Amino acid sequence: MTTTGNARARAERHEPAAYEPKWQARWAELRLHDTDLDDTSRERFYLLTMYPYPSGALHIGHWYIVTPTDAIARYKRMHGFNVFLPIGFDAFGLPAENAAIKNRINPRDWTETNMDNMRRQFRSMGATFAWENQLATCDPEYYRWNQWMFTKFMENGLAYRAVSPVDWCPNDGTLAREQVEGVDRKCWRCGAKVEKRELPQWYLRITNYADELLNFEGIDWPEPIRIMQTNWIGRSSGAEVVFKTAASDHHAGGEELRVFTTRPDTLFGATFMVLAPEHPLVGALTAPDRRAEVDAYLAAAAAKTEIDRLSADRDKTGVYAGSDAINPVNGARIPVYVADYVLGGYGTGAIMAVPAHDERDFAFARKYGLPIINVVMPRDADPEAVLESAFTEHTIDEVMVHSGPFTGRPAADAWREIVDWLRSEGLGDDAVTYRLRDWLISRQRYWGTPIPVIHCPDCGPVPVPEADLPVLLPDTVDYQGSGDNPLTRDEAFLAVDCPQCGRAARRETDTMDTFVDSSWYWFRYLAPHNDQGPVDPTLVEQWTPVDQYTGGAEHAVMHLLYSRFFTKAMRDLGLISQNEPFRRLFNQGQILGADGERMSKSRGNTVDPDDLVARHGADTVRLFLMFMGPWDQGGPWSPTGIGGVSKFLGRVWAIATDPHGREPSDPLSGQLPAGETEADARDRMRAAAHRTLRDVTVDYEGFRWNTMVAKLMELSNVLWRYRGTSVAGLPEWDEAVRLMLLMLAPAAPHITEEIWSRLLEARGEPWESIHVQRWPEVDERAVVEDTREIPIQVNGRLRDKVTVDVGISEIELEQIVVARDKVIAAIGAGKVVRIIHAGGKLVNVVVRG
RNA sequence: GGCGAAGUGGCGGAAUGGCAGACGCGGCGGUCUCAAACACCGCUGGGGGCAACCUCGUGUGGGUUCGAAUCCCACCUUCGCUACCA
Repeated sequence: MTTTGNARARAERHEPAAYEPKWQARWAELRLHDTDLDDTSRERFYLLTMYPYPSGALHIGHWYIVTPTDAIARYKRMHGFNVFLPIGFDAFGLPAENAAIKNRINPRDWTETNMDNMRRQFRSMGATFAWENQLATCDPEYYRWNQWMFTKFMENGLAYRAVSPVDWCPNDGTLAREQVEGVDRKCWRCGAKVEKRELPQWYLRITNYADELLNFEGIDWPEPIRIMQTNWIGRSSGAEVVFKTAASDHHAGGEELRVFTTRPDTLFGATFMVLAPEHPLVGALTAPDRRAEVDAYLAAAAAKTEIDRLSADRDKTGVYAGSDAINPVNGARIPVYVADYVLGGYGTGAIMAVPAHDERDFAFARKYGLPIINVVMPRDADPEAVLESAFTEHTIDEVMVHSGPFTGRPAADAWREIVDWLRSEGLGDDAVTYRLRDWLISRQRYWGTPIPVIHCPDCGPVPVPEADLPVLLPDTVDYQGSGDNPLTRDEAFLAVDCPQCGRAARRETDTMDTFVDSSWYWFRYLAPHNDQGPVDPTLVEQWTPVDQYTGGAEHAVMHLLYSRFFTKAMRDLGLISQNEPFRRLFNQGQILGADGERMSKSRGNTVDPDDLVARHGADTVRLFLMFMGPWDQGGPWSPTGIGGVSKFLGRVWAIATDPHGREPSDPLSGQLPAGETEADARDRMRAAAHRTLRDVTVDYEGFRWNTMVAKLMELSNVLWRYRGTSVAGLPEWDEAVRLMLLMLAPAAPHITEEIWSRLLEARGEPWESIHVQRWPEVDERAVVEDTREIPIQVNGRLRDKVTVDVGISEIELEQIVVARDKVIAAIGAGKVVRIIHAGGKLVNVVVRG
């Protein structure tokens, strides 16, 4: 039956609010997306997205991460995979504690309230999480195993306590080095200025795994993340060389002074030594008459780490200690300086300074009038030339000078030869140094996993025995309105007997960095309530490594590196057999505020997803976020354009629910396009649907959401044009509509489910969710075309187009091309040299003269 | 300073060696309406031309190629990360 002008009035308006909550409830009721982890009949797919911090409410950034991830899950299910998409909360951490202090409540209550709200919001986006497996890290059921693993780490030498200068945030307490951001050294979480303090703290020995962490074999991670981790680990290979201190009036000499260098070939050019201010020999080597000056310098250097280092005028400063060292290769006596451009924590904390071949040493030598001796020079250069800047080349084109027995050797070879010689003399050897430091996990906070250690006056730090775990965080704490750790005042918590000797002892009050929690949580998702161990070995074997991980790139050298370390350490403890946590990693970009700044409550540039959902519906918000641009790019938030997506879904709705409807204000509505037969139209609908299916499948596989949505818009535009015409409702129409809905289902799950159920009902068929349907197959025959339009270029410039049969031979095509008026005109007086056929896609006539 | 990513209409972006600007927003014109909103239809990179069409055009300058937004070299700009690592 054909409808007429008033069709629109009769068609039902598209009203997402009328069906979205209904389907969310229905899916939950049917447990449509709980994962049967023991189902071995289907291929498994572990899809993981970074769990959120329960800050109170989801913001649009969470949607930006989760929505496409959910679409991946749905898409994979349509391909028959048993998909596991868990969710949980990174529930320990400072904001809960701050809120607790401010509002005089328990952090646990604040956190629980927030998690409830965020669970509700996740449901409102239609995300298909495996809620049965959810976890929260503040649950003793979870953090118990942090503690258990910590004690195992202790037993295996992977956890230790040490006193060293640590980065200290006035709010967060100690920080790992990677949690200090920027030149001005701000805390990564609260932005406060970070200071240095000497404290006994707990470390995890990540450096044991430095070399293995440099190997990314077998994992498909974005290049930038691999580069960042590689740089962070910062492996340098060189040599360690043993200098000796020289005897002087105040000092007997003869002590070893080890240096690390990546340029052992320049050893003969060392004209002074530099110790870091923290170097243990500074005191002993300082001459009495230099003492005042050196002490002043040390004090200034210590202050400098706290003062703005940006103004760090790069200018090299230092002070002569009043002692000398002996260069082992030539016995030369060289002065020992103390300078803060040498870092205490890297290498040996001491360097041999070769001003001729190191820019920093050069600047220092210039400033303090120290000798500069060339030892590596270009072949033709004058060895006595006075350098204007450090000469740092050392390839095969350079040659050694002023280098004793090595003079004249190619610089590239001298490196090896000198190290070999040092080794044979017992004066040095190959050495490797890393920038990576051990991971400092102590935090002087309440709201975290208590470090399970008991300090005994006799036995020292003793791990809490397994049977006594978990060490529970006391629920009632007194903040006294201050930010310091209330555990240090909680006598009930503190007082404990030593598990070894039974005498009165005290508990450790530090808690763990929350990055410990996130370093293994994906293993726990598989068996969140397992009380036999941290992980279920069988499920871990079957389900990990994670097939696909999605989340932000800001964790490149923190979470993503710690997780790799934990996986390897857990492997070495015999808990798992995997080497790597995440097979494939995708870093989506960040949604910024409309002002281009990072979204934050304090800036007032956040976007409330609940509000958008109320106005446009969840599917529109999901699709709009996917349509914005490439997923790995992110960008400033701009709501202009959300109406376009809404309009698209409205058209999908109208096409599917009212195929015979016509647009009263379009005089051509209801008529086939001019010159098109019904048979043409039927072919075109099929071709469009199957071509879209072919292309959209590729987009889904590559997470190219924006082009995926664009192609579905194109398909809807084709169908829109045929709506109300004589081909609407024919089998080809129905097929195209069906394909469009299936392709759209992972991205816009509600509207497709609603339409799907209506279509089934209209046909008198029983309901079955669109989300358990199989992804359709492309019919290649539908995509094949009889004719094709070929662009014609003359000398690379577009001049004409011609429509020809697909099977036409190149010779026939050339005859047609050169006979075209526009081509003849473009050739003019020139001569056709050759004709390029670009794989049937284009013809280019090359003309000369 | 180092490492990484990116520069395409008014805007988000598409095209990764073959028709630049898909798709969408915005804008302009129109239909519907008493009117507005919604919806719908058409046009929309710059310049020239009544028009067919011509011409310029993907940060800048060179190069490779029959053909370059795409590959190579140099430079400029923006954004991330890093910051004396011997």
